[in-house]
Amino acid sequence: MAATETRLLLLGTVMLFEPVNGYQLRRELLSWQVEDWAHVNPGSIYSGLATLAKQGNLDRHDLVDGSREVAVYTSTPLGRREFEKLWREAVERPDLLSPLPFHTGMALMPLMSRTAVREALQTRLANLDATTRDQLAHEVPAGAVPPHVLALADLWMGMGQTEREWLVTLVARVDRGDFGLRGEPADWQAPADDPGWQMATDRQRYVELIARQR
Amino acid sequence: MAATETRLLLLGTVMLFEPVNGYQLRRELLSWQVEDWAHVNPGSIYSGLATLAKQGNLDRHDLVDGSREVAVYTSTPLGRREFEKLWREAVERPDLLSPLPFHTGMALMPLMSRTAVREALQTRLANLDATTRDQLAHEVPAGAVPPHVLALADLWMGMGQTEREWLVTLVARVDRGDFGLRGEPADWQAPADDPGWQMATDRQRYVELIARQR
DNA sequence: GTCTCCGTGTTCAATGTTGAACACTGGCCC
DNA sequence: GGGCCAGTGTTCAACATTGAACACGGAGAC
Repeated sequence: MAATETRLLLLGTVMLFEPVNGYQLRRELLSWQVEDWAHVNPGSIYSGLATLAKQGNLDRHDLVDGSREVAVYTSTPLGRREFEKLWREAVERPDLLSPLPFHTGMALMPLMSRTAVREALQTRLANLDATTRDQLAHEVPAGAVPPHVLALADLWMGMGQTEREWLVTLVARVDRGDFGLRGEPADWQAPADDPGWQMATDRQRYVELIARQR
Repeated sequence: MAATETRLLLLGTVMLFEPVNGYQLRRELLSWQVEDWAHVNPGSIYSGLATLAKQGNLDRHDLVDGSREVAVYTSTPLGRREFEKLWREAVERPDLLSPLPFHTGMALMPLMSRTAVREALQTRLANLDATTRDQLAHEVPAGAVPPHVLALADLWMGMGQTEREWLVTLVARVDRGDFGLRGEPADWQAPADDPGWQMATDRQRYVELIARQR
């Protein structure tokens, strides 16, 4: 998980449950449906809390609870202001173009053969359907989940549907022979001001240097 | 960017342009429309390449190019197999539920007041529209971008549209008084087997301990 | 010639993330 | 009581990421 996301999540969760210790946060984060999307490791929680405390966003209390020492955290006024700022940023910035593995995969598609691309896209389609089906079957036994999180599930459904339709047309294009994939002539040339062109000459030189210097 | 994504991107880009040095990769990655979603810092490129070389996925050639020393990379058979594996994973695994900042924001919505939530969602809507408008205006002067990347842009458009519709209904729900936000009675209680309940008693004890031990 | 500036190519210390592993408690069974 | 196991609470070394900063060469201005 990215640094800012972790900060936001930890700060917010502490505010929801304070005073609270690291293990409780971990348990809670695992139990929310959050488990699926917020991949938070124990290590991140403890070091994140330590950082937030060092910055004055949280107060750390080392309590003696029975026979044990526990580190318990509460939020500070500074931390609550910081939370509002982070929250606003997270909500206001659209994350349409966030770097998803799939985008990277698409960009590198020409390195794979047509049959491999076709197969992988089909598998993605199947997995997508499986995920949305699980979502439906699994999460609807509601009462287990607060309403604002249920609303998120609707978004995921819609996104799944949209991607599904797009994927189907993409597979059709692949079948039809679109795109220059591996072992086929390229279907596209970069414009002359593209750095790809500058690269071509260096590349040739490097090939020769490697051959000579071996 | 996540570790696996960086590996995939570097490995693939090296395969596209090999033999190639770190700076060329950086230039290329910045130039692709990739600039928007693949936030790759110079540091990540060089250390990523070093790691891949150490693992035997790339070969590093220290060439003397004129008066300069350059580190130039080529892919190995092992690296090409690794690429195929990573590529398949990236494409086949749906990333519907990847942890986006917005999801975290939604989950923590009850910590914000109704007016703050309303404002932030409106801003998101405006930013979303701005992004898709830019996309349309900016990217369509095509010929600048290979077809398989243009296809990705279609996906983004669709996603943007889907999210837009969902956001509009969400704002309507917020206006209508749905959800228990800050300063309002909660609209939901966790079921009794939820760890949230276990937490309540610890919490009370912690409050007292803090008061006493200060 | 030398000054300045930009492009090229890379390093590095600070910071963050990962997840396995540790240490302790209490409950249960025999 | 002793052995075992599950739950609680945390640490830590290995690894990855960040981005500012360094080093160098060539091209143009004067």
